[in-house]
Amino acid sequence: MARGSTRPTSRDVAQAAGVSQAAVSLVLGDKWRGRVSETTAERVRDAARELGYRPNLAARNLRLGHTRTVLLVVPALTTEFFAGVYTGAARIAAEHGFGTVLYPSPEGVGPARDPFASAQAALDGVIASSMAADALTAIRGDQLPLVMLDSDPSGSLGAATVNLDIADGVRQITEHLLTLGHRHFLHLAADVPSWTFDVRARELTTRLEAVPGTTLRTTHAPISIEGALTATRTALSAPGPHPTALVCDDDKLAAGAYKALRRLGLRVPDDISVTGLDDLALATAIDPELTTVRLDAELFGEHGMRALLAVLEGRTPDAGDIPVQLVVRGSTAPPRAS
Amino acid sequence: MARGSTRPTSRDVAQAAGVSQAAVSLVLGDKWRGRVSETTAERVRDAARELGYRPNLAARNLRLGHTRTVLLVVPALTTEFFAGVYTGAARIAAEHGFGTVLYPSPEGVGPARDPFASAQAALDGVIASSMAADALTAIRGDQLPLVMLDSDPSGSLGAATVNLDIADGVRQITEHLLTLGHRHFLHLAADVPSWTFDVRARELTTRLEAVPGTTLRTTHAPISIEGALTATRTALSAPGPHPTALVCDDDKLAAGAYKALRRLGLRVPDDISVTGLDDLALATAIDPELTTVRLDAELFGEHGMRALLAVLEGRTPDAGDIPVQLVVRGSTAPPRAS
DNA sequence: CCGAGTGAGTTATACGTAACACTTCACGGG
DNA sequence: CCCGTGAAGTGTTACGTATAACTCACTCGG
Repeated sequence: MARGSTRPTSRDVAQAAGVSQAAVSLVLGDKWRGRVSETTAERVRDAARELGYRPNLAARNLRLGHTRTVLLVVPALTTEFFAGVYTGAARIAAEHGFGTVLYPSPEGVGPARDPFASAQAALDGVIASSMAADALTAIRGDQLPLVMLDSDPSGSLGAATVNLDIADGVRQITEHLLTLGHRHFLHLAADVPSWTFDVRARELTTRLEAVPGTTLRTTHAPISIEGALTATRTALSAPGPHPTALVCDDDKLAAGAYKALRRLGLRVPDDISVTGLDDLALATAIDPELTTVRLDAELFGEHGMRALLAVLEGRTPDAGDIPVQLVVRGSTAPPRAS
Repeated sequence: MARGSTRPTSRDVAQAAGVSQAAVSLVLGDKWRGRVSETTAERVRDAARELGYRPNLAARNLRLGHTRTVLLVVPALTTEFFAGVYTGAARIAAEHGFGTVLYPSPEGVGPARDPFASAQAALDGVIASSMAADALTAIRGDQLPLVMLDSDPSGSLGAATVNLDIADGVRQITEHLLTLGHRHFLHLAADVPSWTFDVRARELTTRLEAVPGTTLRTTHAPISIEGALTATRTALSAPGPHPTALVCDDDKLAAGAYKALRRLGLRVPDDISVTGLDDLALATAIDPELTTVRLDAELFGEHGMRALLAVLEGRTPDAGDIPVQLVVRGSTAPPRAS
């Protein structure tokens, strides 16, 4: 917990295992073929695990004179295209034991700064999305300062959290639809275990329970246009009161729902209203333009970084969720008189 | 040029300036207030510039025990949302003298690997998109192995290039439209100076010049839905033979064009055929689905990395452009009999 | 019985930097 | 005349790792 106790070094491991530092280096570097006995190697590995030893990358890189790390410079991160480029490059790099680091020319920071300043080494702290929770086990291995994005404040192991006020966004959507006169809802939920999606479901449910005469059906789909398409189609053909409002967990799901509705011969918003969440470029590309909740991603990033800086300086990060805003467009309208 | 001559160290600078290594460290670290004379400091800076000295980050990090670098873990890079998060975070970090490095849990690489393995340090090489050319001046400062993506093979200063066969893609589009019977074309071009866009214009022009009776008009727009909208509207209201085919430089422009056409009361593909380029998710989200050329971004990334690995190992990278493929969807049809 | 060979380690060093502690010199006040 | 002081540096060390070179048994074939 205390950042004061410095990380264990290979010498600490050596002492714990009763061998020399060189032996530790040999064992952990897999260079001990005929140099160290199996039993000693095992003892070293145990000690390393025990102490939670992680080699100091700066020292290793200095010693070796290279880093097996590669930089990918891309114009910006806003395109799915370069996201794919990165994925492919990272895969091959990983297969060759190389790491990959991204340097997106930041759009708002002016001309590209020196990329190498960004690519220093190791880490002083971490900002992590709750959707990348699988990577967190490794992160907790070191005791790095950590900030979680959109994560359960009570379940983040003491890490600071920075959250968008998703609950309020869902509240705004629900209110908007209720005001328009809708009573029968279908919730197209993301098939991803994450606190940020749990919040949506919880908020929608509790709000509708307070209004007599409403119904709520829920269907789950992977976050993709195809996933949303099939899930929506199935859900709408189920028996029961026909939904007049389709609340989607995000814009991408809404885009998929559009396609499903089109194939079913339903018109948006005449036959059914649709809402999204995110306000991606996609939201205004589809027809009719999507009523959704605008999440200010950049602001989110800024708050996350500010929180991390606070942690690094020993201060307590500012609390308080980041406000979001309903954007009403053409995909919502009063239900037709039934 | 030769990678063999190792990079200059602070000691080399010291020798060139006739001072001790410590003095160099003081001067370059801006810690020489009353410790070194102005004239000596100047001499040191000159020597450093002369030799092209860049401090070894690994050594510095090892010495200082920290890196002023922060990691952002995101679920994937495929969302515009997290692109924004990164941008905001990077801006604030930069303002505080921190670098930022991205570790996207790679979708195709299985569960998140140890993020710290990816965040090593410094660089052995660089892969750069031609659209990020402004960052390249800094890159050329060091003599790092460099691979350029989608860049003019003859103008890349000897760096290896890996290109998608965009020319062939445009050829396929043009052929497709000509076969359908189109003769009057409008080219919605990206307002971005880059070789990859020049190729599109050149290919389209030369192909159409070979077919008597065709016309080609060109209009430029920034790559955004709004930009495409206004540009398309203006271009279509110009006098002359009315275009029956709208060739867009990428899918995003095509999405913008859709909106413009809708407002002008033109139906796709009945009144006008539209083509894109990229095959983003967007292409199948809009209605009708877009005829476009599929660029395999991951494959592109893989080739880029392979090329870089080849350079690093002293081999010559494989030549040859990466094939692309026309995907015919609902946005293209024969022109109506005029 | 002796030297070569091998298994199992250890010792020592270097990577490039930052910073602490030290030296040298000139000057000026008492 | 001498000591204190400040400017202008320099010598040295440590950061944590990987590895070349070395040591010290112990075995075994001739």
